[in-house]
Amino acid sequence: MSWNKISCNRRELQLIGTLNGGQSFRWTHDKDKDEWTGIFSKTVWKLRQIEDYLQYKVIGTLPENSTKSNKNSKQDEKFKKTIESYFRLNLNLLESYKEWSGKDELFKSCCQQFYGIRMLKQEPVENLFSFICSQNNHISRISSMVEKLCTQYGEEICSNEGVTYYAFPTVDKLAQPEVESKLRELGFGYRAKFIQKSAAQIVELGGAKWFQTLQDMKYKDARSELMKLHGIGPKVADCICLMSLDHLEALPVDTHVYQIAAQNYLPHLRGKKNVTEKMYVEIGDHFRKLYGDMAGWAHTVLFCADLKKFKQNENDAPDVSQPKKRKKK
DNA sequence: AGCCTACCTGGGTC
DNA sequence: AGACCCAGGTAGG
Repeated sequence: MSWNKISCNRRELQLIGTLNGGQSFRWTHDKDKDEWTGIFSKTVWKLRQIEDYLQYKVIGTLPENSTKSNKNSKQDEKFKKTIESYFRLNLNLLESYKEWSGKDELFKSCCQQFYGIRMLKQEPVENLFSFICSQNNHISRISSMVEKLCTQYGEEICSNEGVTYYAFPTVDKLAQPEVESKLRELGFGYRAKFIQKSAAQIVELGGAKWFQTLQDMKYKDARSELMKLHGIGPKVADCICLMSLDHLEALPVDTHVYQIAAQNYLPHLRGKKNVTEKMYVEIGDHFRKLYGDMAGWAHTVLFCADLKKFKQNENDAPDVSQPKKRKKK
């Protein structure tokens, strides 16, 4: 399949900050070609940005995504809708940035450099199990664990240029009792039990359909439902609410966000060893009061800024604030 | 309710 | 080299 394009400039969407900012762990960046490869919706995608377009290409997909008729245009339209939904392209990000800048000086000061950070609309199952893996862990190891889940239990989608791609496993697969010991073997540590147990609980609650009911609930209710699962606490529950259940006011408070809050907004919280439940609520409420009903999205922009302070050269976004200058080689 | 602490693993630091 | 520390936390006390 060839490249398709969607009109979308870099201030509306910055791929590196969005795909490599700790939201999803399934995207890889080919720096030479400046192309991204990733999997969602049981489909393998390549993405790139050329001028004011987001371009996408389908590398492979499962039959259930394919229409039986020969009308390829219908299928093309479906893929396009899938991309638009994943990046929430119906939302005008420049307007949101402007709004958040007006409400907060810190946001204003870093939003020029960290433009185009979008909250992905992820699939709840992948999101949930990825973030169980994330607890007390490094991004590099989280990524490799998510990959292991897929190769071990996911359905094969296709092979391309010598690489085989797998969909994220279903809840049923992860609920099998032997999963825990297998994952232990694969180096998941204590998360192995959380994964199997949560999966079994979700199956009990109705499987993938259960997530729809969570999306229809109010944020706080969805959050407390999620926290009934073994291995899901306040932080991961908020990640799921924010990233895959459309509760954009959810605001995961982790070590980074705590640091940001203590340094810039709530000085009395400085120097604490760990974030207590009380502090968690205080920090979340502070940002919700500051930014409003999409506080979680705004906070993600700050989170990206904080992440990148530590690995400046690796993942720097292209500077679009100035006319383009090519580096001499 | 609020505060410990143990927990798997791997990469970094000194 | 080897002992520490830390990483997008959580359960159980």
